[in-house]
Amino acid sequence: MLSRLFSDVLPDVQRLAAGGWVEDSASEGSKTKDDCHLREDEMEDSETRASSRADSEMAGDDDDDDDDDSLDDDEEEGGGDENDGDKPKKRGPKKRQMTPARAERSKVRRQKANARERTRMHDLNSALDNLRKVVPCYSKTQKLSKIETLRLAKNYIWALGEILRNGKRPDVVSYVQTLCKGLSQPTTNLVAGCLQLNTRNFLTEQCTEPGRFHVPSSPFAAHPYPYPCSRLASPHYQGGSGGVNIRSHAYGPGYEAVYPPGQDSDTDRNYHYSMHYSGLTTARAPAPHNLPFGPPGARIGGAHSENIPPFHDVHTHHDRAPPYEDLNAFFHN
DNA sequence: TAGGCCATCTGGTCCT
DNA sequence: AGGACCAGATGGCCTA
Repeated sequence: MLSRLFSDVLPDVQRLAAGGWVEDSASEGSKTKDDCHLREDEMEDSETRASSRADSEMAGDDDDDDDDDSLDDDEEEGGGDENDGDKPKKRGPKKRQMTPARAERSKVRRQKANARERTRMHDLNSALDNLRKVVPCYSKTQKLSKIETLRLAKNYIWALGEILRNGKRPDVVSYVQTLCKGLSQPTTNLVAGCLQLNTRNFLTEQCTEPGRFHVPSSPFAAHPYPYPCSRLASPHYQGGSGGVNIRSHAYGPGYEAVYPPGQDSDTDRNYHYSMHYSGLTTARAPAPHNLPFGPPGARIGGAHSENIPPFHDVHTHHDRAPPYEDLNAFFHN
């Protein structure tokens, strides 16, 4: 299922990458543990390990019947009949004895297949890296896991689709909650933290315009997905220009809600988040059930937890990807 | 130390 | 036949 989903996403990602506006993953990928996991020198080790494993398996391997070699046939006939003994004869093609020549060919074939598989997975991971860059909240040092990247991408696509369908701006809470559907706590915190800071910046930049911003006071109306998003609960609310409190809109634990057909809960809300921001925080595992921002009296959008590393390397893609300028313009209108 | 995440190997299946 | 794709197995690394 997951791989199917990714297969669907992959062509789009590659198209995006081909468009030239997505940074070359190789330049950054080589800096990470994961992406440099198998360097050239390690490739040899890998192949050696593969070969040794293949050798050990082939020592008892008699299932390789697709390697037809007329030179080996004579030996195989003789060798195959010797120890039939008590065993019932099997139907189908005779199993062939693994001669050194066939073992070598089999080994080479396996190594080639392994190399192809490695390349394929590297391509897949490269595409996934590109996908990480176009979903909200991107960090060079704290990559989203594969599954979280796919989930976030799905939510993001859904959220953008909703924007297009409705032609109106959802509020930041709706947006964040939509993005975070089904995400893990750390990822939820990361995404929510990113957008919270966006909110902070946006509010800071625009606060000279009275009445422009509206922090929803009513509970967040509904979820488009039939599964809970209680992770956004936060014990602190900071209304007005101080920031957006997620809890005031959050469901209780385990709450589930679904849009009634044709009903949109967000049509009258305004956006409160910005697509631009200069600094962000992230934490791989912040305190459970608490977002890494916004305690009462705290600096708006600031993350003061000691557990939260600096955000210098965390970005939403919006401040990097030219195609999103139009989207930004839409948000800021 | 358990659990999550990941890279890799491997054999099976499908397609060209 | 060979390549692509897939899923299971395995082991390493990291973090709580």
